[in-house]
This record gives sequence, structure tokens and C-alpha cells, in this order.
Amino acid sequence: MRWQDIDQQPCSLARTLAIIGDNWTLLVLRDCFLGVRRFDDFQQRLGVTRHVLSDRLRKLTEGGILAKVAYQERPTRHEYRLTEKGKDLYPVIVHLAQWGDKYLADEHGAPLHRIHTTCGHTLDAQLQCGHCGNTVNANEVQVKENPGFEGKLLVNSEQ
Amino acid sequence: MRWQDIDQQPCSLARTLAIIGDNWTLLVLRDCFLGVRRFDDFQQRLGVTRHVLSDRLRKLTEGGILAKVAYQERPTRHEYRLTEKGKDLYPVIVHLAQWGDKYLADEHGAPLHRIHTTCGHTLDAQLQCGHCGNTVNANEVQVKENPGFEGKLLVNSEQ
DNA sequence: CTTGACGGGTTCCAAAAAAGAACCCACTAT
DNA sequence: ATAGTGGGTTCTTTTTTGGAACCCGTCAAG
Repeated sequence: MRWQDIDQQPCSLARTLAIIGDNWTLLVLRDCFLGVRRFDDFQQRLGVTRHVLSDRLRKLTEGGILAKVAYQERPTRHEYRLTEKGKDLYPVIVHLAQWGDKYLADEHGAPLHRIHTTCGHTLDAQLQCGHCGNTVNANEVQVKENPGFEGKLLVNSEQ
Repeated sequence: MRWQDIDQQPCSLARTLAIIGDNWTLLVLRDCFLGVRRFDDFQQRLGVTRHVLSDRLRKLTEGGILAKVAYQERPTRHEYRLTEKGKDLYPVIVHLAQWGDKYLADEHGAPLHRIHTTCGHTLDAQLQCGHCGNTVNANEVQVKENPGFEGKLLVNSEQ
């Protein structure tokens, strides 16, 4: 199986990763959430080659995560903005960053702090169940197969 | 900048992605959370080449996300188990899968359902602030630079 | 005692992707 | 006439994948 064919797997996560799961793309999204919008700004901040950046921005745009909007005419200039669909990826970015803060910070501490403005404190991101409102642990979640997709589940060993 | 040098950036997210941010690694983690533990099981489910799988499992083990434990002697056989550090990545996996369910599902619907066993309903993953307990939106979070890391923040344009 | 199977890899080569640098184009400003 | 800006594309070299074969220790069967 080639990496570019994983979007054909019957798995939501695989199809998601087909758009955002390769090298650089999640870093591009990090910068999007920090307000970066222009090609050269991405390029300077990431240090990625222009060729790869061009490819990743195109994939994100085709995937509906970013929208290419003109902000001036003559000469036409455009910028990349997060769509609603793109903004829905925010929890992923926050949890990734928080995990890094917890486990990979060096002696200087985390380079960025996130403040939850509605309560005024440092954001302590948790996984919450929107139905009952409680915080969720990995071992409180049970996975069930959609009937019709048999044989894709676990190896029948206890976690 | 090469992809393998991004772990030297002063950004928690970049360092996190240096371990788990490349092609295939997040899919390996998906299977870990579904209970897969053995080399050949990963290989068959993912369809990735053994060479790449070997490399990804090694990186995850070196990063402390998986632990290689022997489950029998003569001949020695080992399996890969999530560590506590690895299990802390669960919110990332859940949000990625849920985003895919929402935006990329085909006519058959999501292939897997996640049930929050403590409330009995389908898990509706949300980003929660552990301090105030409320659900968090992207626009309620403000980012501040750690003094000592100047010049890494946004382009001073309003989101 | 030879053959085959199992789990868990490593080695080889060809093909694809990324790195790095140069170039391009439409327009504006000097 | 020249230089600069934003947003790329094209070129060549290096690195990473994909695909397949091979290896190793052990057990079990014929």
C-alpha cells in the first residue's frame, strides 16, 4: 500500500491523515492557527522548500481546510485562511502542543502559553464528552464496529 | 531546513511532530489504541512495508511512546505496548477520527463508533478547559510568548 | 534429520519525494 | 531602466519509500 492510497481505506482517521498526516502539513496548520496567511510568511517561518509548501497548501485547499482568498487586485494577491472545517482541527493542534509541553520541553519551558480568555487561566486541555460533560479517559471508551465493516477491528486481545 | 531537523525548533508542537508527525506514524498509533501490539499485525493491517514499519516502531520506542516488552522466551518474542506517555496522545487520535467522521465519511457512515462507557452514549469529543471545566472554542484562546523566545509569534494581523 | 512454519526483523534495488537553488511573471515604486 | 514584492515553477541532487527477497532462532511434523 502506498501512502497516497490510504484515503481509500474505510477509516475516518486514515482519510483524515491522507490530507493532514504527512510531514510539514501539521506545522503549516500550527502557523495558520497563529494567524499566518501568506506564502512567504509560511516559507520563512517553517524553512520548508517553496516546492513542498506549495504542494501542502494546495492539498489543504483542495481538502477544504484552507481557502485561498484574494486580498488585492492588480497584481492579484491571495492569502490562505482557515475555513470552519479547518478551525475544527483546533483540538488536535492544542492537544499535540500540550503533549509536547508536558513531555518534550527543554530547560526554558514551553515557548508559547495558551490562555483561556473566558476563565483567564492557562488552558488545560482535556478530552470531554459533550453528551455527559465529563472528562474522558482512554480506558472509558469502547470501540464498536459499524455492521458492514467486519474484520477491521482489534486482534481480540485485552487492552 | 530538513524534516529531520525540526526537533531542534523551540516549539513543542514541532518537537512532537518530529516523533509522531510523519507519514504512517499516526496510523500506527491508531492501531495501538485498537489493541494491536505485534509487528506482523501492524504490517498486515497497515499494508506498510516492513522496513518503514520497523523504522516507525523504533522511533516511537525511542520517544517513549511505545515500550518493547517480551511476552515469551525461547524464542524471544516481543510486542509493542503504549506507555502512559503514549496513552496521553489519545485525545489527538480521538479528535482526528471524529473530524474524519464528520467531514469525510462516505455513504456507509463511520466505520467505527466510540462509546463513552461511563455515560453509555456515543462519545462526542470536545475540547475542555480543565481549570474552569467549560468547553473551549478556538477564538477563546489567546497565545502569549514565553519571554526569552521573542520573534516567533504571529504576523500581527487580526485572526 | 529434513522440511516447513512463525515472529520479527534486515538487505537489496528501483521508483518516488524532498532539499536547495535558480528562475519566472505581473505589477508597482524609484 | 532598475529593483522589489508576492507567489509561485523548474531544475538537479540527495533522501526516503515501495516491493521483494532473505535471515535467524525455535518448535513441530513427516
